Amino acid sequence: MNILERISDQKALFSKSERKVAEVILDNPEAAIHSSIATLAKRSQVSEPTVNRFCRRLDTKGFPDFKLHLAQSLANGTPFVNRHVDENDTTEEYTTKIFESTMASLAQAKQTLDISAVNRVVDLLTQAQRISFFGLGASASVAHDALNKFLRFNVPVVYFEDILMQRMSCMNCNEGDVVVVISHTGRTKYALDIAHLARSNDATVVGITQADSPLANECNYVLSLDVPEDTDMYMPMASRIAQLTLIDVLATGFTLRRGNKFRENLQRVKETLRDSRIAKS
Amino acid sequence: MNILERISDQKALFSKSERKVAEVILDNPEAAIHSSIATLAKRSQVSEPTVNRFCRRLDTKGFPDFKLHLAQSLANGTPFVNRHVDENDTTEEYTTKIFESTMASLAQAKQTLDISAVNRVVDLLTQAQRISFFGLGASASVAHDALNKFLRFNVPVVYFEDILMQRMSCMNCNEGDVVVVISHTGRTKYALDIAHLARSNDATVVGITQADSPLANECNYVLSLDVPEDTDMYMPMASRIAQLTLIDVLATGFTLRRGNKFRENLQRVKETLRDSRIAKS
DNA sequence: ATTAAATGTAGTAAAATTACAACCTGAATA
DNA sequence: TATTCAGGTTGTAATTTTACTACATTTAAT
Repeated sequence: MNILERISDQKALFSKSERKVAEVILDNPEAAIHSSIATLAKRSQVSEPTVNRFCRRLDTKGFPDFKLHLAQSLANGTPFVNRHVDENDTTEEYTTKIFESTMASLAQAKQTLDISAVNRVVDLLTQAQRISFFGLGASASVAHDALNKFLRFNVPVVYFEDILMQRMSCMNCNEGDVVVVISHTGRTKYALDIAHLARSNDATVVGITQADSPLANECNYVLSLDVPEDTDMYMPMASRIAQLTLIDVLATGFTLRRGNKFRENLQRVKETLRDSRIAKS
Repeated sequence: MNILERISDQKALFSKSERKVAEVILDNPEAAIHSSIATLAKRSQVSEPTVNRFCRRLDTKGFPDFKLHLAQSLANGTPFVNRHVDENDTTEEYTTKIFESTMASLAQAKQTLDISAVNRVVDLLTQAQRISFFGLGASASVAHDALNKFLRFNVPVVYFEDILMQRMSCMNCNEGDVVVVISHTGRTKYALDIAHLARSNDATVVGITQADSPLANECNYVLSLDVPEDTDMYMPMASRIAQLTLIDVLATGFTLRRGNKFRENLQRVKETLRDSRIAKS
């Protein structure tokens, strides 16, 4: 976690002198990383050991280590904080906030992603006779995207927007079918129905959803993405980006598992598209 | 610029001993930032002043300053080894690479995004009589997602997958119509057709595409996203995520521009969805 | 063989850390 | 109310670690 945030969070827990140090650092963190412990102590009007103790309280090894952490917090694009969009934000501000909180979500999603589950699902997909992607609402476009990716592979892929078509498709499942159900909350009734239906028809069901949700319990395999709360808007944003990135990971795993020859195939698919493009001058 | 990249770029310019230092650092940068100059010298089999000179050659003030720069390079979201997935990567490795290069792309996209263009487009959208989103192939799911977002607003929104339907829709455009055409390359013939058709029917055309591409030249407004080359796979990945994030930005801008009352409306849309969900226990 | 660049040695200066002493602060007791 | 004692907090001074500088030596290039 970002050390600057930690400093301002824990400010209440610091002692009086330590708080002085915190103020000075928060006031101008950029200057702090270029100061020695002596100058920082002087600026904070405390002794050097106090600064040192301040660093230790933040679980760093000492002053130099603290500076490293601080430098990382200040690194380009790293204020990576999930900040909420405010009503009075300028265009610049809300753009920055959205991009940064999206990045923060990806970072968190990656950390909490269960790699061995990914591995198992990739295994499953490579062995599937047919792969279906279903999602509703905001997750529909994720499923749509997955279709676009997996269509390039030599596997039958299914995707429907229409809930009735989805149901019909699930009725026709067999062993060897893999059905991927996407739902951020894991509480959408229709999505649950689909998952249940697919399972009763011997398909293997993979859920891209929240851990421990009703949908998760209905699936054979679950890939869960822990993402910080979505930004203040009333629609899913970051969570969906994380899902899409997960789709990228699955597609990549798929091609890697299939080996070299298979990738030549992909190259050909890409070349097919060339005819529909205007050549570069 | 990222100091790690600089090191590997300038490796040729270094002297023999300095190159040894470079190797050791590149081999394990994480370890380097936690080493003293002495241990790093020993590991590189050179003397301490050599390490110091190495740091100076990279325009840093000395070893501690160099470590700060290095730490920033390693900070969250500023990946170094990003980009290319390797054939022999483990699941853990390619997952990390994909997530990290996606984040890097977002960071870059954000930096190169023209905020005032965003601002103008948001203006445009808020005043539109009707908004259409069109994209083909990988960009179709982006358009699909945009539909999902803008449907929540009280504006007529149009989205078709079918190219003929897209054309027909464009034929029916009037002044006050805004058509958003999404294409990563900006060279897809169909997408150009659509843009042209829409313009000839008095619609205002916004392109989410590469700057200076044929599509960009066809549009009234262009939102371009500079994204580093896509990962080694033969399909668009990071570029599409950047586009989606841009859609988020536009949607957010839209709601902010519409003010408070409008957001209560969004709240109601969200509540409508509640009935289709299973309550939390 | 000469010169310039590269590298290392040893000493110096600076920075950070430690151990310890002085100082508050507040609770318990006279 | 004053006193004292424990707890934590802060500062001083000494110590250790770290980085840097000046200069000597080596290496390479002409």
